[in-house]
Amino acid sequence: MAQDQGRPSAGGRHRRLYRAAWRPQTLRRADRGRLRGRQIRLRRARRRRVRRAEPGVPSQTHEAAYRQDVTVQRRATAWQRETHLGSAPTGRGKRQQVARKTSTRVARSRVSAPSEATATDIPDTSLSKAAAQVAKKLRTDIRGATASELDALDAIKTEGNWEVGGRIVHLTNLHKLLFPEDRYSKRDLIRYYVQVAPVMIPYYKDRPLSMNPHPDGIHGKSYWVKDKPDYAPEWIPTFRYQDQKGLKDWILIEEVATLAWLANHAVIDMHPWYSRVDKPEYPDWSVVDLDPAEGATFKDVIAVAKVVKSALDHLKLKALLKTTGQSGLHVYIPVERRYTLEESRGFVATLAHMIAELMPDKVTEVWEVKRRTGKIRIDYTQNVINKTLAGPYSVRPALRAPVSTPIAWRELDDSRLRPDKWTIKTLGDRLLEVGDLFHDALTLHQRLPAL
DNA sequence: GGGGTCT
DNA sequence: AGACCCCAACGCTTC
DNA sequence: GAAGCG
Ligand SMILES: [Mn+2]
Ligand SMILES: [Mn+2]
Repeated sequence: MAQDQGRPSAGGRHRRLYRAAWRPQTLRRADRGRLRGRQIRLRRARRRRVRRAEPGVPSQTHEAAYRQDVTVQRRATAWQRETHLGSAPTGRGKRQQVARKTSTRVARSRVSAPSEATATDIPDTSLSKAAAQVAKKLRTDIRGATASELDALDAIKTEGNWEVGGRIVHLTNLHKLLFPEDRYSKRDLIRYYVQVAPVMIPYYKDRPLSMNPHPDGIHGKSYWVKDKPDYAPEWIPTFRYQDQKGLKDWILIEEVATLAWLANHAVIDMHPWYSRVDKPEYPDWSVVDLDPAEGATFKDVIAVAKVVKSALDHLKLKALLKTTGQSGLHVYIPVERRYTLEESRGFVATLAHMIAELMPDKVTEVWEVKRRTGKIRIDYTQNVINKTLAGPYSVRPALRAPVSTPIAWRELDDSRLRPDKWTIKTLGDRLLEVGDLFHDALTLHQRLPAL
């Protein structure tokens, strides 16, 4: 809700690194004229490359390093060259490391081996049972909280150490109502995440996480965190990456205990990157973010989503659909990791533009929120490094504690569909009914056709 | 959640 | 000791 | 360069 953005930023340091322009090449002449007018111009950025510390060996910290992208013709200013070499503009110690510093491996100790999730360990809730079913079908060994662990969670008064998945997580303020109208506490949020973990984690594994804590609940101020805080447990693995400001260690969700720590930290929604740590500039998801403006109805969103679907059908692209828990819908196109984020964004931009021309009464390409009234924006600008959407099975900071829930395309015809149809209370039954409808997001590797 | 400062 | 304040992002788009 | 946006 209220976001702590708009903080004064350090003046001239944010100058563009971007020069070379990319344009869709095969547009009709009329479209080209319009595109010029709309300034849909996509820039090829200078990119930072990353390598794993030791290929094939899971490491605590992955190392990102700048590398000159010699394929891009550009004139660099002195300032840009300086920035490229990583002169860190900030004062904190970690930020001053040179980008090419070698990575460190930290032993990840467990207090005990996580127990095998045997049938008797699985809590007798629809969510835990459904998650276990799905995980079994997927043959993943990611497990959720056991029955005894959930009992122990309920036994903690308001603060205490909780052993889950072989880790100790210090939980605090468990009674704090993050969703006051629904009377859902932080304990309820934790209980959801540690149960859905086996279904959810495959979509977050190896994807750097942006966090948006809501310490005062859904009506309070939230703030963004990308760098793993110093007070976070050492056993939470991270991915080290250099952005324009400096080196940061992004949290990676690999196990149930990390979800417990995040939820305790009032991180309500989880925002994973569209790319994975071993190839961070090459996303495996292109996302189409349908954002209704004030005055647009969910029916309108559905109508636009159907057109997106038929466009993708014509292009022979399979895509996955999910509710956002707020008012729009998210479409994920699983792609082969051969396109840069610029190319991914360019594809979605062109798609958005074509659909906007097809249904100008429903779709707007306007940037300013105030001028979008009554229409849907197909937000292609999401396809950027470091920019994220709430991922599948993420809770959203809204009334009822809605969950971003995968749905089948044909469910768009169900008049009972609502953007907040599934919540932390009902997702278990939903999963028991339909299973995990987002599977293909991890297994398909499609090529994007030229538009 | 943590650090600093003021009362 | 407690009250209070501040901080914890970033990259593209548009004017 | 600065404000808008997510
Ligand atoms: Mn959206
Ligand atoms: Mn959006």
